Amino acid sequence: MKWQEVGEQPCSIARSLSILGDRWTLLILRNAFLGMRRFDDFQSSLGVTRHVLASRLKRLVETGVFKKVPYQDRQTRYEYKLTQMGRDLYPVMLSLVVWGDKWLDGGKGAPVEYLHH
Amino acid sequence: MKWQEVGEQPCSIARSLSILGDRWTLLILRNAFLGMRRFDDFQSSLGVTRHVLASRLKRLVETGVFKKVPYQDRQTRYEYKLTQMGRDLYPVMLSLVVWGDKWLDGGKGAPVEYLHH
DNA sequence: ATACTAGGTTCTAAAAAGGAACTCGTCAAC
DNA sequence: GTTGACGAGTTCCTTTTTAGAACCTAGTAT
Repeated sequence: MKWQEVGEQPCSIARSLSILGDRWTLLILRNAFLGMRRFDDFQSSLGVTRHVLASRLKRLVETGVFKKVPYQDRQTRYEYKLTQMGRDLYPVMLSLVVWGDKWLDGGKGAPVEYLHH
Repeated sequence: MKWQEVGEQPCSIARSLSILGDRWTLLILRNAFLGMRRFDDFQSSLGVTRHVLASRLKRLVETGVFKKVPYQDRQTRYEYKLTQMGRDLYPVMLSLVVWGDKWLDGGKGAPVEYLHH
């Protein structure tokens, strides 16, 4: 089976992962939860290639996790904002933080620690 | 930045995703939560290639999410069982089910629905 | 005129995934 | 005692994805 067909399965986890399960996608969303909105900010903070980032953002907009909102009048520039669907991923982020904290910490605290307040 | 370097970041989400964030990994874990333990069962139920499956299982054993347990004496055969570290991923599974149910359902119920009791 | 900015697209090379066949050791059947 | 099946992989080859860098485009500031 190809990865592309995973989303067609009658399973909520499979369908979720067909949107979220590619490399970088959940890290992009982590940064969105931390307030990030612009292409170049995502790119430079994550170090992901521009090509991959463009492709991930396109899919996340298509599926409704992000919406593209213009933030300039003179020149059309967009920023990527979480929709309600996107904000509803908060528990996913949280559960990943909690698990990583417990099992992978290695002694050093994590900058996104404050995601769980 | 390469995906392999993601795990070195001082962020619990990044470290979690360096283990869980590859294609198929969370689907393998979903099946493990449903009681699955053997190589060929994972392979045929998911449709993932044997090559990819072997590589994912190897990493999950190395990181401590699964442990390999012999289940036959005469011939050495192993099955993959969740460790405590693996069982602690339950909230991650749960949050993915809940999100998928809410936003991606498409009207049909999901077989793994009973993961959230 | 020139350079800078934001948000991409295009190009090539390297890495990973898809698919099928093959190995290896044990066992049961013929 | 050769044949065939089972379980858990490994190997080989082709197709997709990713990494990395350069390039494009429209508006803005110098």
